[in-house]
Amino acid sequence: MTLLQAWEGEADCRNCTLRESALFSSLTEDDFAVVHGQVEQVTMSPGDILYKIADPGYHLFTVRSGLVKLVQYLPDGTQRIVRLAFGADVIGLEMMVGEHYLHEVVALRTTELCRYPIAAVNRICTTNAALHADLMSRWQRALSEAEASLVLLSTGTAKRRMANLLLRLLDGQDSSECFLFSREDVGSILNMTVETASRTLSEFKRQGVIKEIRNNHFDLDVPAMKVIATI
Amino acid sequence: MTLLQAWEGEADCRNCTLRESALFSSLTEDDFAVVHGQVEQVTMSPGDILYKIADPGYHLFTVRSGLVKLVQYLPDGTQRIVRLAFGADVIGLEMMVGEHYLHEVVALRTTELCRYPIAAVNRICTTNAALHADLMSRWQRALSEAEASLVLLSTGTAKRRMANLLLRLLDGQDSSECFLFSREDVGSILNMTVETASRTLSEFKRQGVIKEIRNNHFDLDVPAMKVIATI
DNA sequence: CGCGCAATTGAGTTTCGTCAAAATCGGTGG
DNA sequence: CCACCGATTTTGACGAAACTCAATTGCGCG
Repeated sequence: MTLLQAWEGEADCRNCTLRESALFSSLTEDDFAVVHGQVEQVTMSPGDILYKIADPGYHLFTVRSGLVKLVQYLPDGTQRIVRLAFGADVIGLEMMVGEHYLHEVVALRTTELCRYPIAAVNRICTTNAALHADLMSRWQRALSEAEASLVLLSTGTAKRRMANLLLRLLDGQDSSECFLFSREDVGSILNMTVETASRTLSEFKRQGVIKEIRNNHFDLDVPAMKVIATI
Repeated sequence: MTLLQAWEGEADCRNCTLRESALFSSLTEDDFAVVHGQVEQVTMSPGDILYKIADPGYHLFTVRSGLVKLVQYLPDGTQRIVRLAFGADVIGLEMMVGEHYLHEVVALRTTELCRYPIAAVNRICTTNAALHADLMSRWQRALSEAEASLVLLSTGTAKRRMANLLLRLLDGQDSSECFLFSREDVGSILNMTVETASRTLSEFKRQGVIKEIRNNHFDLDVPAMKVIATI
């Protein structure tokens, strides 16, 4: 299934709730006018594929709400989730400097995105230093994310990695609740089998450091979890 | 030891062997004249530290020869190598958009670098679109590297990860020789103990897929190694 | 030559993966 | 509303892989 929900047409950028943090937050009114008409909104359901590896494409995306996974494949076909994107994360940046997308992007929840044409971004980029700076920040953010994944989610025991994932998925700054996805995806992020993922969560429940409020929705004992994350 | 070998003074950029692939390869003569006087060469011995995490700094670096590791630390103090840099890799890019370095950078072999002032790069960046594009490519390259590390060096069994590391360290395109560093650093890249690293290499020797030519210098049976890397 | 550090090897334990079975969930249709 | 189905999740038993601790070997260097 590469088909998405229908494009929802022109976006209302001026009233965008992400206006401050989204790409283009630093544009002048003139520059903004150039892209504005070319921005479109996309809505994805869980499991929908935004694009695949090596797809040609002409768009950048900003995640408005929801959560997507960025997947790469090993030579033998097993998949590995290399990044999660949410908040105001930008995905598809590699198209600014290359010919193809480098990931497969799949929605893990209902997800809304904005779609920008690369050509327009590139055009503005040549004259607008602020956008340039903004793009560099986005790149650095993606890089920091990838490295954090490496350090937090790929180092240590299964329990430790799981604790770091749960902490990272906390809804807000001072929330203690988080929403988890399938065990298979958990395994693909943390480099473990679905059985180990399941067993680890069960043990957390038994220890009382997580409580399942409703399906796949957990309430964490954050301090305890932070301890586990550093053992 | 944060002390480096003495700065070796002004670089001879015009005759640089990396001229084509180094940062600034796309500069005009005028722009080039601006930075030229500000570029300096650095030489590091194995174990020397270029900079530490959270160090303030005003420089980007290009690796001219040798090999450095980029290290991050877990809350409990254990270290993890998040990237290796060599060839014409640029390090310290995060200083273009932030206040501090995000890694500790340590030489694994005798290493030569060029040092550019961030301020000069930023200045040229505002007028020179080619440099802009070049910088974005560097960022994307670093990101691809980080993700390749995740997929190749952090997925699968110890043997598989080791095989991928050895293949990645091959001297040249069609060389079968590679130079390895300490078992502790190997363990820090592949997320395994020094004992497992040592045992894995010993098994490779017994199987005949690697031969130790001289200390830590191996000749690989590349096809066999590629098979191991995909099992 | 001997010292110190890194690397290797061995033995025992823990963790994790594999395979298989049972339980749970979500959706569908009677 | 409930029974049934497939898919996902959980649990159990076993074996393989990797870690820990400890002892030994090998290497570089004074």
